[in-house]
Amino acid sequence: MKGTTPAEADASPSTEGPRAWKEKFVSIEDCPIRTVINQIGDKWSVLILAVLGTRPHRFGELRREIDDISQRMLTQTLRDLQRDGLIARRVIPTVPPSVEYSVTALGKSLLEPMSRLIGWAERHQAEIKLARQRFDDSVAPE
Amino acid sequence: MKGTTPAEADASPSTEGPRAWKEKFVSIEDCPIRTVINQIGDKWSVLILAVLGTRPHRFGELRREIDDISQRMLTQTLRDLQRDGLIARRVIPTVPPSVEYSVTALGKSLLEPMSRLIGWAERHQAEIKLARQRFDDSVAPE
DNA sequence: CCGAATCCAATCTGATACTG
DNA sequence: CAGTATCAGATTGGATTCGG
Repeated sequence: MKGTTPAEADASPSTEGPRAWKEKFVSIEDCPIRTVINQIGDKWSVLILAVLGTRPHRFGELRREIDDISQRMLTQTLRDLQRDGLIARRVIPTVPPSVEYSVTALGKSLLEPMSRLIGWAERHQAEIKLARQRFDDSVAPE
Repeated sequence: MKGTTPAEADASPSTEGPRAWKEKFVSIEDCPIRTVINQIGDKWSVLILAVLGTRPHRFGELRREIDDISQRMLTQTLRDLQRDGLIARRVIPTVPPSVEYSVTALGKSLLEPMSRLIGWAERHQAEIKLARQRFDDSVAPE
């Protein structure tokens, strides 16, 4: 995926002029979409962003709250998100040093379209699950 | 037979707050978000959905239009999307058989939140790129 | 407490060749 | 034309261990 519409009137992909997309799509080069989807499409980014969206968290807090993430992936994902300017890292020089993460303005702005997608997922999860079952049954009914 | 989805009322509350999310997140088990993000987070799904969103395409058309996708990945991604009920596969029994793919009602409903995300990516791509450069420079200023 | 480094298994992707 | 099969390389994610 790749470029898209002018970005404001995006609500009608199928009725209006998705025509414009295609042209940008096919040229994979500097696809901005890929950049984003690849980042939030990994295993933990969306979850971390969502959690940080509620309030800032310290490293240990995040770890406890997600709890099935390995320390390695938490560190790495936080780093990547920070690199993209979506979250901010603030070192607090206490005795045992602590580090606080929070979403930046840019990160907050992402949270909104992201929540739409999440909302969609929630509303349609049952439908998807059903479709999967039907498909799997019809393929391997044996 | 398939969707029968309403598929129209997806323009959910803009920012009803990530508050409610967290609880559902932390229990990873049947997290609906993962299901969706994992699917569209792969390398080709969003692109294919977007292209099919403009109009139905035949297999070969898709292949030519995307052109840097391998036949293997095109087949596989289409299959996965079909499995989730997002696209429909219609075999046309012509002499050399042809197969047409199109987005279902469910797929169309996904296109909307998806395009929001894409729009966000476009609007902020420069900002992200800049953030990355700054980060990379500060890390390896050598 | 926070995070970097190493090792390793699992998954994903592409190239190529083959079938109906 | 559409799809499958197999193999090799790249990426990802987890466990463990060490350091500031």
